[in-house]
Amino acid sequence: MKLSDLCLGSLCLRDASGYDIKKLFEAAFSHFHSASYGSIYPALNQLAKAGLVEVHTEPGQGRPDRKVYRITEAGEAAFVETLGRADPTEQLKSEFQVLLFFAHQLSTERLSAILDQMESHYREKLGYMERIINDPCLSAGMRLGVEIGIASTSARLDVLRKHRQELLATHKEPPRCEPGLP
Amino acid sequence: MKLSDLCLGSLCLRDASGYDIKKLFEAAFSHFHSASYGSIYPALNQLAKAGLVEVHTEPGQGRPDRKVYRITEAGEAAFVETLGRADPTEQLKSEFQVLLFFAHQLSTERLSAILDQMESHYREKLGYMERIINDPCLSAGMRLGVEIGIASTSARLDVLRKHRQELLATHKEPPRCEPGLP
DNA sequence: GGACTCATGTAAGCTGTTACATGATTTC
DNA sequence: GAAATCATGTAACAGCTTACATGAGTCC
Repeated sequence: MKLSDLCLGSLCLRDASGYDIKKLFEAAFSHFHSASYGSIYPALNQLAKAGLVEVHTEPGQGRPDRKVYRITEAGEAAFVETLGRADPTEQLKSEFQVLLFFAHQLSTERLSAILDQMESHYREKLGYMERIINDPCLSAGMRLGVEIGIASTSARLDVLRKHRQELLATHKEPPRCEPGLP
Repeated sequence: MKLSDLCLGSLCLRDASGYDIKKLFEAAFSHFHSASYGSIYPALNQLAKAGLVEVHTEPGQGRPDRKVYRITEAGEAAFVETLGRADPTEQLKSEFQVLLFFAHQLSTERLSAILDQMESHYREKLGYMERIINDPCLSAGMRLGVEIGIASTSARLDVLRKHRQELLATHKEPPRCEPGLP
């Protein structure tokens, strides 16, 4: 599923401008997806060209004009079809895990700083998700999504806290042979 | 951190061919990174050109020849520097979460199938990680990485199992208003 | 006989990011 | 007066995947 599909999905919820959609990404999708203006605006233009959304320009009083997008029937049908075809994949790209994997090549101070940073990062994410999960507007599916995010992040935080001292104590012991080959 | 850095990291562990590195990715990095031959081979050539690795060709008896790469001192230094600069980021791209978010636009059968698929997918991942965590070769950092993977996956699986019936029962209730905007 | 493993590579293309360009208005 | 918010867009580039090309050996 590409970004234009997610934009289309956003427009199933309500009419919005590119700017609004960016906000929605940050507010509602941030724990499983991200997007920049540089891909949102071209995606919207492309959707309009394909007739999946309509545009009308709202003159901004004082502010810049807004181009507000509304999904068409064809657009809704296309999105439902996309949902029907997509298969539920998850891919993580974790620089943190890379650093852990090669931790024996790091200084103790650096490792300690990394662990600190991740702990506070997880805590922040957790705080955010715990705030939004009480939003009465969420559908059951959305709520489950956030719940999964909370459970997963909270579990990681626990492991980090539990093993932090131990890791720093035994630090600098390199792997004994070739790991990860069962 | 890009793929060539991870290749360099792999070669810190031992000499290897592109093919070997792909195997290592699948065996040891699979829970936090992925890579295809189409990026590994060019990365290795590029590292060789930069003098960060050396190559020698082992004639394969019967099999194709192997180009075995060994990291140089410059390569090791470069990798340590990369580790020093990288900041511990994590980004998830979850199609599953997208499907959950728009679950109210899915048929009940489809939703049920998706949940099944994810449950068995998580179970499989979990099984794999539980097998490799007992490998005595793992360094403390590597082990912590796998432990985080296990805790996180196991937490997600629990939430899925706990809320499956409930979600299917209340299915098709759309969000009441605009979600995710605190 | 078919499928899988071993083994390397290229070229085209997809998808996205970063940085730039612009500029008024509101908040501190 | 500085910084943030509102608002849209483009162009260059980065980074990776997919599909193709090749071919012998081994396992069932």
